[in-house]
Amino acid sequence: MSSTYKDIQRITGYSLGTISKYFNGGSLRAKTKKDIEAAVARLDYRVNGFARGLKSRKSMTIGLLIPEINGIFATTILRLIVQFFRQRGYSCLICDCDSDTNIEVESLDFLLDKMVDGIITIPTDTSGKHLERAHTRNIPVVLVDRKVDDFDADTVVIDNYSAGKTAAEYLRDFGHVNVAVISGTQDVYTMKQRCSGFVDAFSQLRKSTFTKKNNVRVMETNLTVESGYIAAKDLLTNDNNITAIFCANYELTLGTIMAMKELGIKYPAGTSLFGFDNIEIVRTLSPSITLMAQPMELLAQSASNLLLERLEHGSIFSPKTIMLDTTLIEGNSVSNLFDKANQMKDGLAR
Amino acid sequence: MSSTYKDIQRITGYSLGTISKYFNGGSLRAKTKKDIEAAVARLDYRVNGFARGLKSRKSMTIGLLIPEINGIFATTILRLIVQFFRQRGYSCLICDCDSDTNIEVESLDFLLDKMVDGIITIPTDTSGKHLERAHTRNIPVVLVDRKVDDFDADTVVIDNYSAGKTAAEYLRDFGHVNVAVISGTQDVYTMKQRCSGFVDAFSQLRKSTFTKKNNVRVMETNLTVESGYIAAKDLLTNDNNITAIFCANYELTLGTIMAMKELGIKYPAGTSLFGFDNIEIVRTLSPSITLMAQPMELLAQSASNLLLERLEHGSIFSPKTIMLDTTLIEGNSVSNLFDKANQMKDGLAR
DNA sequence: TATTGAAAATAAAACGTTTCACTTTTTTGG
DNA sequence: CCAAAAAAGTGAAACGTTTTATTTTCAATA
Repeated sequence: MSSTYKDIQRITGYSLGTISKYFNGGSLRAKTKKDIEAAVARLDYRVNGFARGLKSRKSMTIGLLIPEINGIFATTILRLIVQFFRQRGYSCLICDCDSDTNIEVESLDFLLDKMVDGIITIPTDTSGKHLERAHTRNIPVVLVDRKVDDFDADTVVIDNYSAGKTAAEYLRDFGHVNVAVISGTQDVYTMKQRCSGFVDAFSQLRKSTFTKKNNVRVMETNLTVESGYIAAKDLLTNDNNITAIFCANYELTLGTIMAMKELGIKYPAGTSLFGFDNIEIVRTLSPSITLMAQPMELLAQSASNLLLERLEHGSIFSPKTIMLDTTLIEGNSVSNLFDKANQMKDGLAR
Repeated sequence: MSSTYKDIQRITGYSLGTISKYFNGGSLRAKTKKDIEAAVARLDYRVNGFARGLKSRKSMTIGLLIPEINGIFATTILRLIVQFFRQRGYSCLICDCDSDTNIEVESLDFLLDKMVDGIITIPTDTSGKHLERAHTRNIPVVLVDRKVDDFDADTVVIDNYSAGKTAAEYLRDFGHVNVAVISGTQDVYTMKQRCSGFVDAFSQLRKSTFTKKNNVRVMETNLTVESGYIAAKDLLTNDNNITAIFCANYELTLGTIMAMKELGIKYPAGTSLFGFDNIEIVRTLSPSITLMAQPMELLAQSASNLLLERLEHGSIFSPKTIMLDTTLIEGNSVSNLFDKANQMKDGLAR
């Protein structure tokens, strides 16, 4: 059906070894190259990846395993990683597991069966035990965005706890006392960290004056725009004391913005808003949003480089964890309650 | 390194053929099965996909090739297709080409090299010539969402022209005369069709009274939330005659909604809004949005079934095109200009 | 208890590459 | 122009499965 080295051999007369060299960058006489090239073109020949993989045990392919293909964060990182590896001759296999740990295991096996040379994953399962299967097969794994409990590998995360803390301190310094967090569920590593940082910073300051759990109202929901929208609407409709909302990721931020706009609650005048993730649309809105920005490029690049090192040097060094800092980007979505003028304007707007 | 049939043979004593049968559903004695099963468990054995693929020329893998991994439409379809094939024992290889025709060709070759058994694609290149490479290798291709000019294959599209027309007629019937479309660029099949349908319906009715190009102001931009937002803001700020906006896909609809909310322009009172795609967040907003909904499940299912048929029966029938209807979902985002009361309310709101 | 036919198991030949030890050809420099 | 070294090319043996024709085993029947 499709042509093989033998067909090229028949046409050119060169041996299989020589032809193999041609496809693997060995040094050949110019004429030889040209002859083979011609045959390849004539036959519309393509190397059989199965045969090649069977012998070489290399696929020049990286496996990417993420929870949801619909999340902006994951797909943004994904694209950068794909680009990085494309430039270095690798292709990428993308799997999403629908945030389902069973499918996650399945997908990991799929990637291993495809003989990927390495794996970069945003893990769904918090234990991470399934990843052992990769190490058993000597396939390096790099974790991005989330740490796991029972598996040791190169990891790139941001300092989520500090990010939450910074947000809290910022709001506190502007006089906010009754605040709420709209967050994903606490079994997601990043959400737990961000919430803890935020709540801790608040409770440390004024333990006595607050009554609510941890002094901060924390709403947990799914990581979708809609969930954020619904949570924010609920919050803003039923809790009149809240002066500021901290949203723990992009989707929740966007949902909250939509809810506020719909309820006619202006930020910062009505309720202050502190967001997360510097994604295009949020960056474009006005008034601009104050938020914690993640270094997406750096995240992708760090993860890619870590994996590349493993691919090139194997396990000669023990697993590294890189923790990247977030950046506070100040917009105009948080009002200063200490500022008299601001307070009056606030009062009028209500 | 990793174990093979030979290892299983050493442990169990059965021949390679028998072991092969075990993994491919041949009939075996109960004891034999149990013996092999035990060995497999003990060795943590996994079938080598390369060796298997080399012989069987099947990978049980479907290739999915889409323009952007960030677009909701594509990823929604994608997930449904992945799910469909997972249930039938196939895995999926996902490639996005960043809406770049060069990368599209590259990615197609990648999929072919991975010996996918079939391909489902939302094509980027409008010619579609690159897809010939698949047919040369006898790999069936199914096109979704967009037709191409120079390649004949099973295709599933929605009736985009009618969708545009229906939207136009709806607005027209409500008395809207000065309308605008926010659309992607016309080189995208769906955008061209939707715009044409919309514009044609309008111009047919009242050729003489309109002065603008095609009687409808068409704004072309990128298919992102931000682009829609910017275009809508521009439109609403600079063109006071417009009474209604038709957005040609989800991202543009969302961007437009955000722009309107930001400018304090309420729909339907201020400007009417006609959207596209019944995605969660849009469905959740209030007032509810009037829009054309695509049958996402049916699209995915039709495409999957078409491919499955090809996989099972080869090219025994000539390429089919399935054209699916869209549904008008009526919300409260379009005002009836013929309705006196409505007009008054409209007037007050301004 | 033979006999028979179906069911189960086997052995060996692919599949299309890469690799490695080897031979042949070309280049280099005295 | 020759010897030696370097470069280019060769041939055969893997890699781990599936497949096919063949042999063995097993039960059921006469």
